[in-house]
Amino acid sequence: MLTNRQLQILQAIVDDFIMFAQPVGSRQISNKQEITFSPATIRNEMADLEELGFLEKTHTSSGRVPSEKGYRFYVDHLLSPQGINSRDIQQIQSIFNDRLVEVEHIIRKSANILSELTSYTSILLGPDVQRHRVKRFSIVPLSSDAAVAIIVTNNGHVENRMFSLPPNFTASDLEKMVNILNERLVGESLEDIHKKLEAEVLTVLQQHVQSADDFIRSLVTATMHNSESKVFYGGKTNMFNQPEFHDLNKVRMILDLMETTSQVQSLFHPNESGIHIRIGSENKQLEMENCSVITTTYSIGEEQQGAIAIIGPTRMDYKRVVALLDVMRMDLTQAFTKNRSD
Amino acid sequence: MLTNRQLQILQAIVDDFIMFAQPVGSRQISNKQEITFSPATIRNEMADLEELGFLEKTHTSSGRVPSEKGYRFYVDHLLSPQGINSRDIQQIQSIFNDRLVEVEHIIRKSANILSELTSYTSILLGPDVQRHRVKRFSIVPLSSDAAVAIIVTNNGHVENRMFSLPPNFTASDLEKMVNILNERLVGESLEDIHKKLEAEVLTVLQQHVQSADDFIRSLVTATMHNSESKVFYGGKTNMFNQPEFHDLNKVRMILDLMETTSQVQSLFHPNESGIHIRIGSENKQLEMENCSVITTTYSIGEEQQGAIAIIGPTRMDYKRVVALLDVMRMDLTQAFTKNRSD
DNA sequence: TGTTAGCACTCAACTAAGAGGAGTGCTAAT
DNA sequence: ATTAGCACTCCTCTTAGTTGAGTGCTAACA
Repeated sequence: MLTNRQLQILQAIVDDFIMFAQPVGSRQISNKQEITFSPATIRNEMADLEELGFLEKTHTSSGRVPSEKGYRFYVDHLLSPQGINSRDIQQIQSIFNDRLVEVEHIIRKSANILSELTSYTSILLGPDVQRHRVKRFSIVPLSSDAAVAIIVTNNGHVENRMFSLPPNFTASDLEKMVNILNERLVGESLEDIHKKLEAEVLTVLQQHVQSADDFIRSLVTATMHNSESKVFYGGKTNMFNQPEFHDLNKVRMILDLMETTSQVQSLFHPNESGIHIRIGSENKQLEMENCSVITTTYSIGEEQQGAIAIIGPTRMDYKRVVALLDVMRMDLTQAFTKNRSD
Repeated sequence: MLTNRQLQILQAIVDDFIMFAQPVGSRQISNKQEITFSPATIRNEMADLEELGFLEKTHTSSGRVPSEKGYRFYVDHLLSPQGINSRDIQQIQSIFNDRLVEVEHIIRKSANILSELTSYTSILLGPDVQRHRVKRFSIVPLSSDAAVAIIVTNNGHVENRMFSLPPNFTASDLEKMVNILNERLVGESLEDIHKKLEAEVLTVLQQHVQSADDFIRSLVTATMHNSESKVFYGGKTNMFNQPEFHDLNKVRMILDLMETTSQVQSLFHPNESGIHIRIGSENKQLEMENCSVITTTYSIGEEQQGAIAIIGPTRMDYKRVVALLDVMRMDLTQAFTKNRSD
């Protein structure tokens, strides 16, 4: 167990390093107001903290830098909850000022404001489209051999897909089809309709319409393809500001990672509420070994869920980001639940 | 006017610099097979070419580097058309292998392949949605006070927008409205329907439906808002490979520029056919002073147009990129005109 | 007269050596 | 238990010197 003094010193070191990105020396700590001991005492404690694995040196005679274990301890035990500036709150509120109706716009704007306020990179996941329920299904023929299938969901999301019509497909065939699909599928969630389409609906359709088989197949792939939730980015190039990312290769790897949907998805903890922090190599991705990721979720309506991630250096201002995410999560949840019926 | 020998030397220098990104010296040129003069002769010619503004030195005793004027001359007069590798052609063809129906997928894939083949950044503009014609108009109510308006265009593009319903709006009101809109707007291009909506349709609607005014207004903004063509990127981080972009700030500025839609739009030459090359400061953007942009357009169906841009360093492999763009343009145009009726 | 060999000169890039300074660990005094 | 003092480490910056690629110019050559 750490002594009180060790806690105090560890905290001071991490705070200082987060602020200045420079190895911190004993003198610098002892100069702080809240610290009353001499540099020598601090050096002794530092040596102990290093032995315990909370601190590291960059070379024999350098100041100390928090290790990953040090950050982890800091985050778990030394992170006094902090209120945020009223100016920041105001700026967050401004997202909801213009009475935007569409979920997408609000989320996009949130991503930008979050990256601005934190000066890190933000990633916001929109609602999981798979959980939306079908409100209306329709097909618009474009020519003799092509048509667009459109699914409108209860949240106002519109999913659409072109497909080719089998030859000799008549308008009345199409109409029948649409009717059957609407009868059977309205109210189902998108993730369920795959099964339903193949299981029930296919047989029914085959009774009424020729060559429905092909059609259903393309419909299934259509609804499956766009399955991932939409992703919004803010401040993609913000890490260029961080001194630890003055290395082109690191930045590149992270930017590339952010273009890969599967990688981005795996940054999040789906279905876990609260705020999660992953520090350095706690991230599964090698590219992120110098980054920390703070994630949380927010609700959209009754059933839907979105997620937020902030990506910064391990030397991230955890206190501030956590506070901001907390406000953001609540505001988004509130905005999306009030005034939103089914 | 330049002598034959000067042309030959200028070409050799530009080619060499494009290849190795190093100032090129007289010796290096004279070693080339096609060059028969001694280094001393070349030095004399180089001095002349420098005086004429086609070459520059990085310092008094360095080799020569092409100036912007040099590149311009090279591009205008020394760019012998070049066939491309059959392997490259094959890779481009692979875009069209899987019988993708949707324009969007083909373009997305094209962006990736182009950036891969060039190792620069590619930007592809999809069809200009404004020129699409309305195929069907429909409205799907979500709740008592919200609905989604959907416009399907002749190309299978689907534009949609949520809006709030005025109170006391009945289902039959909605139906009337949709009918009127379809009667009046089908066949019009999206850019025309703004005017039409406000001019003709509004008055007709007002006769049949109460509080149509608000509705039309949100409809107008809906169709206007999403007006820009979709943009697809390939190889956003490819410039990290180029030695001239080892400067973080340059890269950052360009990446930021690419996030700004208006800036991206202004990279293109709309409505001009052929291949256009802008070198360094010929670009309007300050951020692009070290870049060259090569653009061209392709047709989508009879009326639509898309555009392609490749962004690289001024020391770009113009020959190859021009050749690739030419193939790409033709292949895309072909893919989008055959099998596509109205 | 056009071309080329030779040579002095320039300057970036690298290496080596030394000074300065921030910081440590240890010891001894308080 | 704390801290002042001091020797020591090692990064960082500066300076000086060396190397080598490349130039411009002049004079010789075909």
